[in-house]
Amino acid sequence: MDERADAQAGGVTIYEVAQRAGVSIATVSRTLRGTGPVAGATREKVLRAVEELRFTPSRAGVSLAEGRHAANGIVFPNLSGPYFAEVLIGYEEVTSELGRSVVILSTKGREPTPRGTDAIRDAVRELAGRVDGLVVFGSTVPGDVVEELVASRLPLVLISHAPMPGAVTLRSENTASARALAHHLLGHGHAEFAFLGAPYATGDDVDLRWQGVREVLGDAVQPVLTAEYTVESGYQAALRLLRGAGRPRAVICSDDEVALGTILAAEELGLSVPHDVAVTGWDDIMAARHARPALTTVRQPMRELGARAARALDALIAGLGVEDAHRTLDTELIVRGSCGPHPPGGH
Amino acid sequence: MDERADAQAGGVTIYEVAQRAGVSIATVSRTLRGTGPVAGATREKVLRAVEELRFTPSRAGVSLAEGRHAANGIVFPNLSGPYFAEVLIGYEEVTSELGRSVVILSTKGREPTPRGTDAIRDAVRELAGRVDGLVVFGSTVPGDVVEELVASRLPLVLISHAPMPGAVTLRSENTASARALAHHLLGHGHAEFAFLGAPYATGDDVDLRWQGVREVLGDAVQPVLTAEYTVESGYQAALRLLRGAGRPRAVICSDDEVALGTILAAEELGLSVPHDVAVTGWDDIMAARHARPALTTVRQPMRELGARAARALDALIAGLGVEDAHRTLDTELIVRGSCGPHPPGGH
DNA sequence: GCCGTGGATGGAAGCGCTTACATGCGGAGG
DNA sequence: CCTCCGCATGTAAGCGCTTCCATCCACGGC
Repeated sequence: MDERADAQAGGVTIYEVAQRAGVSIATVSRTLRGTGPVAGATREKVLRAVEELRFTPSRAGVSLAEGRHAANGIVFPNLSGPYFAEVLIGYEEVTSELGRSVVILSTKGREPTPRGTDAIRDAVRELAGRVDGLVVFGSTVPGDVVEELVASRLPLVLISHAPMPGAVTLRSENTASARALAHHLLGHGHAEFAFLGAPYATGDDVDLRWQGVREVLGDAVQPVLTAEYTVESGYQAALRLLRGAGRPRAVICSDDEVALGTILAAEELGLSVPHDVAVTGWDDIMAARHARPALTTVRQPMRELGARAARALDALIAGLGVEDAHRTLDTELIVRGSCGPHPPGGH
Repeated sequence: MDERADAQAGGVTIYEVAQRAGVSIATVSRTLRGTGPVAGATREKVLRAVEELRFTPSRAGVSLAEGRHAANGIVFPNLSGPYFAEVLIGYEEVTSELGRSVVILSTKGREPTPRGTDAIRDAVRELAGRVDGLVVFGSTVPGDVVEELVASRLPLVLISHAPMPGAVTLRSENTASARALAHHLLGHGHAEFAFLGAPYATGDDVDLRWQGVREVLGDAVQPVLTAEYTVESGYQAALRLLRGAGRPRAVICSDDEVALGTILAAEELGLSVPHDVAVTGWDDIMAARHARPALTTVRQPMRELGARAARALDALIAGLGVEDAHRTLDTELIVRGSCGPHPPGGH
């Protein structure tokens, strides 16, 4: 309040500071960045001027001169469910710890590339232009756009994407976990299964889960599509499925939200979970624990995924080699009530 | 693949395009931005060169020349629960629709300003330096930092913050909703109440809810603090509360996550919800609907909050006046099972 | 007492782009 | 046929900063 609030948005420049301190802009820059020697008295004068003028270096100026942005981007399909939010938490935390800003881009709502100038490509290009590196979730972005990014040599980390030269990839384990889950369900004595949320894209997480389930259960499991990975579309699909003739004994859902929708549908139809139908999810989101019955699911380390992506990206940007360019993180089977009764003392 | 992938990250400049097209950089710029006249043939040449070179204007260069960033920021405490994530969804959607990037900053983990150069202040300044406007959640940022932002004339929208000259503020209604909720609980015949998640800061959302509840229930309600607004700390606090002597008949929680924790605690203690103790939440997050019993809560329009903030900020940046500088959005009481039995046919 | 040396500082050239402003040109009007 | 006008284009001056390089100065060693 004692200072004149004349600090126009982006107003005061290094020249004004220099003039006020009676030095050259070079000296101001050196003082502020700690590059090069500056005499004690000079330093004082400069810092005082900076303080009085409330000087903050123009980000655009710095970026242009330095040739870098000190910002990293991340592209995800949406933030509706907890999944991407959790990954984002881990990513933001580490990235800002490393002194870089985080620019986000959700591809939700943009046209899924029919050919030609599409919105996603433009948005990703725009984003790529203002960051030093990018994290992109699996199938949020058309393949040719990913290739364009790789070709541009932009440091790139892909989450839940098949290994790819020119980029680091990172994902949670899927297939083995799916097999473990399937075996667990077999242990309950269930026989007919449905896999709800059948895969869209080959090689994405859900596809791999389906592969694993399929390996173990063979023809005893039928794939059933949901429109999206949301409670609502899980509910809709489950309603159809459970009302049908060959009602499965257990529904293995692609993710927790679809599973929650399934439980809702079962309830609506007067079916008891897990007595009439067992239900399992994937991810172990918060609601999984609070659902009744609590959801049996596969926990994947969402925050760690984000954190590791951030670190890998930083290494890439720094020009360091990344130890393991295509890493897979372990998951954990979380057995709760929704998959069937367990002996009270049992594990 | 047919093109040379020599596009170094941030490599090709407008000069190279100009040279290749045989024109000046001014013409290239005019062609790409659509400012000023360009002859058809020239336009063709330029566009072809742009295409062949995969030219994308350097963001830093553009920003510096234009004097703007084409990016907006948002500051929130964390992204753990669904609340801030939902607001962010609304914000991101509208902002990117308006052709601007979104830069995020979570204050989680940064020291809460003991005096002196603190991490939050620095992070916010850094953010402020790379955007054209900022949205800040209520009490994520120390008061003097907010004042600094206002003084800097940076377009600023505050969410869940008391009205303030120099900034637009936006929030959901709290007090009246709290009164309505309290009345509803009284209608169930409950008598002793606890308000779990007692306010930290005067004037923030939770404080206003507490005020409303207090107005109606008077001394029949006791405030009980939780460490954070999370399931875990709600659980811990509820455990203590419900195990104590003067166990309340109804627990009004500051938000849904605390309420979910409370339900967990009740279950752990062998108490039936709502028979032994009624529980209510706030926000209507996804898990509220899936909890058993389903949570009675106050729904607030989280996405709309974000969307409106984005639009207001855009108006501010454009220099337009904002119609209503201090707006309050309506909420809705969502009655489910956790507050007590309702007549089957009742509303 | 002179030169060498290194610390402190200023000058100035970019970084990549936008945009007045100047220039050049061809056609319409007289 | 000459002038005037307006479209198409180029020239160059920034935008705010970093940093290489040159300059200057004081001091210690000979």
